[in-house]
Amino acid sequence: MTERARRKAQRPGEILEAAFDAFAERGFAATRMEDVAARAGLTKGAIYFYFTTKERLFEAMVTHYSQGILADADATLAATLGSNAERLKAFLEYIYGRCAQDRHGRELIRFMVSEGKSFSGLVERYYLDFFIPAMRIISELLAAGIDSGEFDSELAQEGAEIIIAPAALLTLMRLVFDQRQAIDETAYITAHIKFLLRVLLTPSAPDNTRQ
Amino acid sequence: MTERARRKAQRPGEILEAAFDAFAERGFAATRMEDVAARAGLTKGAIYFYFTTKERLFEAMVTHYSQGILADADATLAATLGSNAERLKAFLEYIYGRCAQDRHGRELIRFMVSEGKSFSGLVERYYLDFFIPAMRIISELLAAGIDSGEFDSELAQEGAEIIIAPAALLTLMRLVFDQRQAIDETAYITAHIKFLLRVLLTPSAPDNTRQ
Amino acid sequence: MTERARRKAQRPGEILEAAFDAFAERGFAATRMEDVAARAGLTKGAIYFYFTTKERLFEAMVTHYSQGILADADATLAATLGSNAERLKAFLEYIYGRCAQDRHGRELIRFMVSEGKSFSGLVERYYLDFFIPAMRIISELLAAGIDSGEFDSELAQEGAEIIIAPAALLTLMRLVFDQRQAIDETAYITAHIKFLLRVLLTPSAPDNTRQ
Amino acid sequence: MTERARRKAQRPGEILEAAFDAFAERGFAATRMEDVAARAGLTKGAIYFYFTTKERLFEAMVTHYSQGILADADATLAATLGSNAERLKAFLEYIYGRCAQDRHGRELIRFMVSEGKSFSGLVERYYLDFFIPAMRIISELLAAGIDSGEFDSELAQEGAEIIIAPAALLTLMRLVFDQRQAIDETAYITAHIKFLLRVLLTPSAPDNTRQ
DNA sequence: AATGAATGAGGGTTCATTCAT
DNA sequence: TATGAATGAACCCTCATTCAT
Repeated sequence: MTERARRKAQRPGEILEAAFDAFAERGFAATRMEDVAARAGLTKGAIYFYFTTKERLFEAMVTHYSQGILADADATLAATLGSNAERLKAFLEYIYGRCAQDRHGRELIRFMVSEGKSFSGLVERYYLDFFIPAMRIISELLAAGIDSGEFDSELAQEGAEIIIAPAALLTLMRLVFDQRQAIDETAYITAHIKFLLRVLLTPSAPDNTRQ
Repeated sequence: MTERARRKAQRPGEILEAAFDAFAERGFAATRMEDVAARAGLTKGAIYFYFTTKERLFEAMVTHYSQGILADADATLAATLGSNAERLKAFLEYIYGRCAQDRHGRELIRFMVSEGKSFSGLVERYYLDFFIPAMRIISELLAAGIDSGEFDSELAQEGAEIIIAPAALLTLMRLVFDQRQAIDETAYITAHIKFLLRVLLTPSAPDNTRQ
Repeated sequence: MTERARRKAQRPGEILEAAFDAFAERGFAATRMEDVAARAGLTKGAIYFYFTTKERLFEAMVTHYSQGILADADATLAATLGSNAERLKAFLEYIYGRCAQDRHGRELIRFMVSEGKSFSGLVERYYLDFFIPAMRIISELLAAGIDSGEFDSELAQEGAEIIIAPAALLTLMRLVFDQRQAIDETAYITAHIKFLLRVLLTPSAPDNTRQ
Repeated sequence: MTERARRKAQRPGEILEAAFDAFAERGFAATRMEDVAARAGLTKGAIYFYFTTKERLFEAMVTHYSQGILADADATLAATLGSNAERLKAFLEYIYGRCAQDRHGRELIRFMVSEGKSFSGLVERYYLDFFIPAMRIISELLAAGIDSGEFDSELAQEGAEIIIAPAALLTLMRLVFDQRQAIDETAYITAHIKFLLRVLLTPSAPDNTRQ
């Protein structure tokens, strides 16, 4: 494969990357195709060779960076054997990593907030392919923990949403307050998980998670 | 005061209202001054009599709808005497009302997410005048509860952020999934508070909140 | 009425005039809105205050310059009393004036030829409101002449199209060969009418037209 | 000659054909090189191997389809021996066939009308190589008919233009009204020629044409 | 105070043309 | 020969902003 051919095959990905950066920085409407092109080392017109409109470029970019979110979640769980508490902890850490800490995942959420009204198809997909399954996974982990007597049945039956909520707050804080360093991220995550497990685990059960 | 004078005095407010609706619907960049003007029953040019640029109009609008958030919080607390649990509950309900349920408060958060990078002054103010004080209030309520023996000292010392996080999740869900009705809002809020208090309240202490 | 108001009222007409000149010179596709604007003494954007798209501007222009073609034809006939030969002559002269000699009428035909495929509504109207009625008028004049014994019945029953055809040829020649001065226009028209009447008029009938 | 070589030799012709179709459909300015290429089964860039610019392609296409118009006219006349009336009739039928009925000839006239201003060289050639000679041929036929006593001298000395005009009208109608089927073409042509000969032929002379 | 005509600076998109392969 | 990626110059249209009235 020649240098040129190699370059060509990478172009769409490079443009998507450039688009991500540009759109994340200024939002859909305020981003110019020329911004995207310049970041990709191309001229305006060249983008249209790969994407027919600005809207499609945006959609393709969001789709691209949404790939594998759920598959990775499943993989995370599959790789984590152990108590339900350990599995829950691993999953929450995955969510933190994917939604709050990973720049791509985080900005994807910004796109949902800012551009969701204009791109309802993307929101729909985010909802069905990611949000709902993630909630279901947590619910199942809680149910399994209750069944096994690991979790306090009364407390663990609360909604999965309440349980991952701190990840949402952290995401929102990073999206909005960003450089203001409002919080010690690692400490926050640790505290969340510690707090959660202390609450969920039945008093009698030995706490066998490595915190 | 003549009808005309009354009208005149109300104009800025009407424009701000129109601006809120318009910007909330399409975002800053995609909203045209004409959209705002039409909603306010005016023509484009007239807006410029009250606001010098689109940016200032946006800032004035955000400022307008940010008024009194903290004052209302203090008033809420001042109006709620009773146990720390009750005061915490009242404050959380205030936060839910103001951030998730109230359209203005909720869209303000959308503005922070979407336009924060271009209007860092607004973010700064939101942070200093609202976020930090709100966190401090919660911390103080927790500390007071620990001091009085009402709250379990080990659990209650966790961050205020973790405690209000479910409000952030609900806000985010309403901002993004909106009409998809992903959740029973009232039940969610009740569950959150019930869960929280069950965890915080020391087992021996009588639960004296009306849930 | 102030100077400004007077100007404003004339604007649409001025723009239509400018559009006519510009489109006639370069065709629809090759004409830039800026060309039209410059000719009208405006800037690009101002045109859009009056016409929403280039297509609509074109249509409005064609419509504008099509106004009254048929009304004028009727008026011409109404104003011409006398023998059917005289009325036919007057009508033919009107057609020459309107289609071949008048710049507007002639260019309208160029537009039909060049842009007709993209603006079939305009062609439809040209056909129904102008071509068909004009043919009918000629047919009626011929029939009346035959009835009155003025025209030779065998020759005069030929199609109206054949009779006005020389006007079409002259139009085409002016549209295409233009400055090449291929023909003495006045002589041509005179020759056409003289030839036609000599053929139509029954030998016995006195030729009572003033040629 | 290999298949490949045969293909190669045909390429320019195929492109010209594609160009004719494309330009006829949308006009010069609105036709994209890619349209032409697609019709020729090639890609954009390949056209440039044969034609340096869009303008040259257009010119080459017009030139190509103008080939032989006059030669064919001469051939038609050479093949038609007989009275001047018969020769005139044959020539008129040739003109009808070539200008009104043949799609190529007709669209060539559309090109003259639409694009003539930008391609004055083509118009010049059309004028000198086709229009003028055709008019001369008719004039000569008329003169010959007068000389031989076949045509009425007074009527036949009118311009050749008036005599072929109906062909121009029919062309124009087909170019503009196209599918609207405004006219029975064959009947129209027959009527024209019949009318013309009835007028031209001296009353005493026997009408020896087959109509 | 308010209007609405006008400006002018873009920004999305198209397309003739080039050129390495 | 032919391809197709890329360029760059336009061009249509939008819109924040101005200003005479």
